[in-house]
Amino acid sequence: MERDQERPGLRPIDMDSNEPVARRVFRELRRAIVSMVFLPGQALSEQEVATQLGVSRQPVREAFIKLADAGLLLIRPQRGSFIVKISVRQVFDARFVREAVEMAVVARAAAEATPRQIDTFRTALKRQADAVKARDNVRFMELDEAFHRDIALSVGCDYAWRVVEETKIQMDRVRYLSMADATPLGRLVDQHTAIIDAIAAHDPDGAQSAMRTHLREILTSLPELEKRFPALFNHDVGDAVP
Amino acid sequence: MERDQERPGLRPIDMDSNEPVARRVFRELRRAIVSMVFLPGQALSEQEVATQLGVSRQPVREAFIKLADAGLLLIRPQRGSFIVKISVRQVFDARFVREAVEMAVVARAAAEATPRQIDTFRTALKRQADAVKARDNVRFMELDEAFHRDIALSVGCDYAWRVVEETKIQMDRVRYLSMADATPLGRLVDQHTAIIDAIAAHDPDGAQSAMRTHLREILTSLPELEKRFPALFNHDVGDAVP
DNA sequence: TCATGTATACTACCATACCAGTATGGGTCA
DNA sequence: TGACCCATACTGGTATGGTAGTATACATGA
Repeated sequence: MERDQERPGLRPIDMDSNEPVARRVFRELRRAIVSMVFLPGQALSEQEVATQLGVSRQPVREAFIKLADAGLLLIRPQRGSFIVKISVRQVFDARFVREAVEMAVVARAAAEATPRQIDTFRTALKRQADAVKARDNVRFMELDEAFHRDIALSVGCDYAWRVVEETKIQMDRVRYLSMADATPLGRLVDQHTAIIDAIAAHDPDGAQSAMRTHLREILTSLPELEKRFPALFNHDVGDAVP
Repeated sequence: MERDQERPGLRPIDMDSNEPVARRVFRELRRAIVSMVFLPGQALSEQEVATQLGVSRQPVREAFIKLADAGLLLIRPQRGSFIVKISVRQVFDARFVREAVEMAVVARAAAEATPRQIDTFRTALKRQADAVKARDNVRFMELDEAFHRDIALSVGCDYAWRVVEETKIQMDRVRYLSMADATPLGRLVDQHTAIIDAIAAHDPDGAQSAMRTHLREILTSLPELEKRFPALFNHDVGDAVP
């Protein structure tokens, strides 16, 4: 029964742009949801968001629909829209798909990567290690994302990466929560290194198993997070985005 | 410079339903596009579709946006919306992702499937063989879709199947084109049988390679189709949905 | 004949208005 | 006191109006 907290949390929309307003609203809302500005379970009103951002309801509505497709928002007609709680089941499902796709990608990378591309990957690993040393978690998350993306793009798997991007949204809030902790980032860099080593050795099987190990890392922190932040999680037995 | 052909091709929207109009419009348009009622390259206007279906422009617009996300429609602001041509590149990319996901699914199925589920699959195989005997291609396509879906759902891979569904849209128009031909449907049933045999033998590797072989079948007919229907294909060197 | 400027008829995007359905809170009555 | 009813204030879904930008046909001129 809490009152409005006077905590808009939404950055104003850049008006000097010819990019469609709806897309900018979508990006801003997604950012706010993934970074926990809007908490799971919280209601979000088209009208309210429109007023806060200084736009009409129309583009906000389009953004809402896209967020619902992405599984971040539950639109209940004539009732309201709500930030969906984190579902362990959905995180598992997303991770399953991501693992399948990225394993196929690294197998291709191991088969096709050029020495020049491998050099680029090794440079990226160095940057990641630097970020870890500097304890710059936000920077590391950006580099991590770029690392996976660049592997995919290097072998022309643009569409596969797009699928991964859509899929990993379900995992991003978990990553955000675990970022605050002193996650063992060094281990992640080691895992990345193992992946690149296998790619450099043109060893598809090795690259696949290294990637699998890496992507299962998220499972380790999930139970603890669920215990620490029970209000953010959906504990239903069976669910999905209806 | 062709005139309106007086070929609406759109079935009227069922008005006695409380399902959102926008969703029904989306489904109808997707059906029309995938079944080549609207040809690749053809322009589609919000206003025109709204008039034909007897609804307002608003739900049509929402359907357009979803079609654009699905990669079936290209919205060019202030210019118009166009059915995207079939892109060999996109078909390849979609097939790559689909193969990755479905291989992971069958591996799980081979590990977890119960005798009862395997019986169900064998029954499905019989029905497929019957459809082939009856030369009922449409029926076979439905059974084929259900076959892949049921394998995924049987091991709880609901989300993975959703991803496959979104991905395979790019391949559906190709399937529609090849359906008209006397495609060797019997071979597809054989491949399905091989998949189930491996699942029944609890042989993940065998199931994976059987699934891979099966999903690469589409590649065989693609070059010929591109030659026969050049106008339906996009021959650009590099592209994607912008 | 051909290049160029311009009027016009589109387009999708955004804003606004209206509608049907739902949650809620307060008042009424048993 | 408690169960019920209804007014009210929301919600999202749909319809419609207005605007900026683009393509095209056509007139104009060299």
